[in-house]
Amino acid sequence: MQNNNNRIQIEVPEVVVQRLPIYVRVLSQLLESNVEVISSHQLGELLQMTPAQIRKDLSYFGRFGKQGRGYNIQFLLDELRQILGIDRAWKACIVGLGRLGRAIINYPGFSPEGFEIVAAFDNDVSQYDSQLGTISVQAMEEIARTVKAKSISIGIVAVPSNQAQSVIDTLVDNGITGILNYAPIAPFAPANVVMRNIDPVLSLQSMTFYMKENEGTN
Amino acid sequence: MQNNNNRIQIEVPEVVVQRLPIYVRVLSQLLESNVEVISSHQLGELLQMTPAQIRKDLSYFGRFGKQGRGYNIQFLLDELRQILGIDRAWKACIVGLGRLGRAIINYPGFSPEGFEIVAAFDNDVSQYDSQLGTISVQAMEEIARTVKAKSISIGIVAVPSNQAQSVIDTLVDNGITGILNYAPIAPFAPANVVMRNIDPVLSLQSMTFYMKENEGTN
DNA sequence: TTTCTAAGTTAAATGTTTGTTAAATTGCCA
DNA sequence: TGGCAATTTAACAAACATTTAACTTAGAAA
Repeated sequence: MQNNNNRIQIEVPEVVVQRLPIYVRVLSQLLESNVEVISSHQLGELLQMTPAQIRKDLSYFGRFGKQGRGYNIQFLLDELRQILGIDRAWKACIVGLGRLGRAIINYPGFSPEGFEIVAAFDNDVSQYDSQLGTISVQAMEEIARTVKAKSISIGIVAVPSNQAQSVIDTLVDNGITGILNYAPIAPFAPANVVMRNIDPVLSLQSMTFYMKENEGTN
Repeated sequence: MQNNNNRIQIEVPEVVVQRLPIYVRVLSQLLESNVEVISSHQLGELLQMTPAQIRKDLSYFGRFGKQGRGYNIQFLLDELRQILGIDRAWKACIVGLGRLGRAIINYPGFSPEGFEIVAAFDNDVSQYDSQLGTISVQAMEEIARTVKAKSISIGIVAVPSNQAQSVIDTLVDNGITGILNYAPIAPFAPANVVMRNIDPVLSLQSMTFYMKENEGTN
């Protein structure tokens, strides 16, 4: 029963997709250190995972290695970047310019990776300079127009919890298909929208589950 | 073959542990809205997951519901908080007081959940006020002493990537057993240390995988 | 060549989610 | 009040997904 002809691409598990960016990051570092080739075994060592998993993950997308030798890092990187869609720039807007929002705008890690924040929205425009860095701050009502005009596809949500869902709805209504949500809520979005939550409190709360046992080992 | 006597607690899957804080959050909100009882079905509706999963997750830890009725929210909340170890306060320190570090210190979401940042460290103490909010900024060399003196168990890492691993090592050497890492690296820590990474770029990079297909649906 | 290494692939083991059944609780109606 | 129907958990079982291990084959080096 032979890979049903043509058009059926075997579904890639979401966990696998989430590991690809980690591979990209480590491979980039290796490349900067002038390493040219790496084996699944060495990579597994670096990332604390089994070589089998790395090979399996990559095999969902093609054959990138050379048997007896390993993976050419530059080649694998190019392929992975293309697979992930990070071989080009993505435009994002941010909603909410409180402390958190401003910290996000100023975070220098996005643009080197091709994620550019090109618009910023807030309820209370007067509160801030109309200019924040190189980005102008606009009223929420401008979302529809600006998202279209600048063909923005990613929305970053940094408003208070009680406003977050309605902001998400607005973004979705205006054609945003990816949302990075920093509000501590369980957000809802239609299935064709990709949601990612950044929520340090949840991380801490699942952390302490494992810590409480070792307590008293003073 | 009967649950091997006494001391073997059935291992709880990590995914399950990571979902518990989400339950806690939603249940808290419901309680504030004066809802007293909820069924797995209703809760599943709210969280976009199957009732079966919720019941299974909870059943790892005990019997919290009443058949024919559902879960008493206050009771379930108390139990979950205890299970997660968030029924008490946890002390954390932060290392790195650049833009990101200062944003984290000022983030108002931690302390209501019982996570208190009680110390802050940076290489360049002179750069900042010796006082940052209510916390005094100390030199890195003080980590050992302060962590012990204040019995801090969680470390938050907000230093540049190239320093992150060595900071993590230092924290671990001084008895920190939980690390919330904001540096975009693949960090290493011994198995008895719980690591959580906050890395919005990784989130975005796995997001675009799903977005690149729908492009051109202008 | 021959030997060795390491990817790619298949299969087994493990882990996770979902569906099903039985038992418990509640509320309603006679 | 008593009994019946509806609801819902808990437990068990089955289906599904993911990870790991084992095997096969290609390529590199000697």
